[in-house]
Amino acid sequence: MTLQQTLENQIKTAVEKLYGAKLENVELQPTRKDFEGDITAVVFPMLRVVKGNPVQIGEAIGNYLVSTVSEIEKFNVVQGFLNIVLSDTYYLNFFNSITDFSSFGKGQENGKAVMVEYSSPNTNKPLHLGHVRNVLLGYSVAEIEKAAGKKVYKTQIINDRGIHICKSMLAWEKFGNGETPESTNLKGDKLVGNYYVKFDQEYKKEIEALKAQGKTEEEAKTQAPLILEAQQMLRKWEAGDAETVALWTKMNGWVYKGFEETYKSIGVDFDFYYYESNTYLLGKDIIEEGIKKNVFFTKEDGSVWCDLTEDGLDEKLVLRSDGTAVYMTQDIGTAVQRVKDHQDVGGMIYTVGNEQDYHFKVLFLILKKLGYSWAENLFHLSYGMVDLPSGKMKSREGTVVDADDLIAQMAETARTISEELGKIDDFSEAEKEQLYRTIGLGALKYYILKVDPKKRILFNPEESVDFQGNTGPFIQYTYARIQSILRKAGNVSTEHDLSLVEIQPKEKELIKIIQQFPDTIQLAAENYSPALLANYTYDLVKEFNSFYQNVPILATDNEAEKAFRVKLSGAVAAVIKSAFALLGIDVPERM
RNA sequence: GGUCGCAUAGCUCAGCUGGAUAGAGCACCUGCCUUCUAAGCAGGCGGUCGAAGGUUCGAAUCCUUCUGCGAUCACCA
Repeated sequence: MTLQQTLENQIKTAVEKLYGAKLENVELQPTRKDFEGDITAVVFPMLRVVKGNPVQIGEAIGNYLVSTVSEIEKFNVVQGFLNIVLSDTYYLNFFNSITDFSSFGKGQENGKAVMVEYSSPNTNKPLHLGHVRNVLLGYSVAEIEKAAGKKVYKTQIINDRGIHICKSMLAWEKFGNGETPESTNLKGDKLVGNYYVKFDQEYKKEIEALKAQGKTEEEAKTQAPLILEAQQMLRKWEAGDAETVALWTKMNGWVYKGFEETYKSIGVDFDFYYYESNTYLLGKDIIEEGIKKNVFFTKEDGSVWCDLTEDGLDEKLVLRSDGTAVYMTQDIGTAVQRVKDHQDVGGMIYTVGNEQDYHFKVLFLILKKLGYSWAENLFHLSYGMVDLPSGKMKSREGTVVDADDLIAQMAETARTISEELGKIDDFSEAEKEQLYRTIGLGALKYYILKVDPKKRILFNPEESVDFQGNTGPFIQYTYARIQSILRKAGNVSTEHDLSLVEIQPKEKELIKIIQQFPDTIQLAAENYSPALLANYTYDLVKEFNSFYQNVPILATDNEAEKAFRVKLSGAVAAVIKSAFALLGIDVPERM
């Protein structure tokens, strides 16, 4: 039983014994910094069942607790707040009971697996800052769910078919002169992306030309030769035309390779890949079954719909009148397929931008109507867009912040700062490069993950991401600083009886924060929120730095004290490392 | 127009199921490196929590209305 539970029970019995009243809930919270105490019980809610003066009630309960709960040293009552002071022994016992801080806080594996989908790019352009937010969020949530005790599969669905893919294929065919990633020394995704832009430029020229001939905007858009050719290409692709498929395979291969490089550079990975070219026909069978179950209905023109008006939504198309699949059909099929492929999956998390809130609301509703048990455990990890001061990022207009460029730029900033400080002059070039990448990525990832996923991010490329204050590098720095201490400490004897150490207020604070780590992981998992972990880590680090600057760790004559402080520092470092791993951020030994 | 989301210090953000005097960082101002890494620490300045009602002993937090910003409501994905 946790101390929290003990306190709740004891307070309930206290109220029953002293006042003969039954309490439903006990409201406990951490004591605010300005008051003496560790845990505070709020007396006000008790006034509903106990009539009287809150201060007197608090005093009475406090006295009862001191006599029954050995961990409580004393208490004070301010207004209606009963502030409970726990004994040093309680904290020391907790601290000494943890044998391995590197695995501390993680839950036992339980329940069915959950599949986390993220990234899901189009294969016609390189990854940009928007994808970076997606990938970081998805990866981190997957790691957090794992730490909270879930079996997790990481996956993505690659949008490798459709008219947009044909556009870059066509442009390459017409204007590419046989260029390859090798011949141009360009990453494959970059090369293909260039032709996607090229298509748009040429297409716009054709539209202008047609308009000059007196066509309307709408006519020009639909009659331009390039768009007609692209449509023709899509039909050929769907018909399985060998030449078209070969070109598609070749160019997609380039893109995949480029993506893999970027993922590797970001430090994320996947367990399973799904390709839209394999899944876009899925779902039709399910639609047939759904018609039989009266989940769907057919209109006169043969199109199939789901009536969601009773749920406050509209009718939703799930199959076109010509029998072809739409986005929704495919997503229904893919979901069902995933559970077929991996039978231990009992739920899914979709990391997709908030522009698709409606789509997922409908998708989940339809899957529930179809009666799948796992449909109860679907979650749309919806996040806000990343916009620039100039507005939305648009690939076709070249106003995107490229993922690779951004990462390189962050490492460059890390280099500049690092060289100024000159603390790692003895590093080899390779070690330096590695460190700059770690710090640069740390800054970027933390910057993105520390904010609530729902909020939209305004990214200003002119102002670089901070490296001071509430940032990744600040936390990495603290980790490196502790490692330095641990190296200097060498083998400080651990043979001291640490239960005899008198602990300082700042040490007590640190232990308190460490103690919250397991709960924080659970909370972050329940809320699908890496931000909670990021902010937790920041609190821990801030407290440690204050401790570090105000309490000597190695420079103390008391050997037991020294041993305790070294062990405490090591524990903080271990928790930082674990927490950052859940955010997908590495920590350096020196910086 | 319907629906969904967001609005907290000059800027970027915390604020858990309602609790004490709303917290950090950046920026600006003061101090602190011949002692464990100053990417740091200690402190100062800075707020009508978008507005108005309501519920409550108590509201940034819950409810209603309004304002502003964003998204969405395709036989596109």
